[in-house]
Amino acid sequence: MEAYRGSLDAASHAFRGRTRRNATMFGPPGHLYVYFTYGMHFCANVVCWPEGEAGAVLLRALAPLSGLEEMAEGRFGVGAAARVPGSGQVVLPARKRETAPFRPQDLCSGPAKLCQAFGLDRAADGYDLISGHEGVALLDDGTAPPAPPAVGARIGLAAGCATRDEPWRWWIPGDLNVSGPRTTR
DNA sequence: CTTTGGATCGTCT
DNA sequence: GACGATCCAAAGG
Repeated sequence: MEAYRGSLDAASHAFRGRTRRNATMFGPPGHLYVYFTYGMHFCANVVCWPEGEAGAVLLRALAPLSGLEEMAEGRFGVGAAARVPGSGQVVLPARKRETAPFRPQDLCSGPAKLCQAFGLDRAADGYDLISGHEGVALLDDGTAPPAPPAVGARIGLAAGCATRDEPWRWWIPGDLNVSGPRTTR
């Protein structure tokens, strides 16, 4: 995950103030900020700072624990669930990545991948993750956080971005689902 | 293994 | 009108 620090952070969508796109980030914490990028991808954040301050955390990766068949469908299309081990007949797909062996770490190992796996798009922008009323909730399953977590610079920021090298990215050391470099550098 | 380019369009300048 | 909090596959070494 990566922290984006609103008006204090040149890399944040909220750096230059409120717009139609980033409005959710200026709202109350505990909501989902989903944005569209590169003409084809969605990425999801959890709003963290108080209303009006636009701090959020980008979800760069997740560990798929259940619902792997549904995630495979979201990622690779109808029929892909058959590739999940234990689900039955293997289909013969057109795309190369569908001919490769199924790997759970291909489902959520990236900010746009996890949105695809979870079916999150612009309709999910603003979801209340605390109430879960829209069908997506943020819960504590009791798993302890890594001690210590790995820390490093964020991914994909433009050269010349003032906050480019700030160590605001955290991940679980050694986890196969982590997207981007898995070593601190 | 690393590098490169294409896809594709909403958003903000 | 330029570019992006990306992903994938093909080409190159």
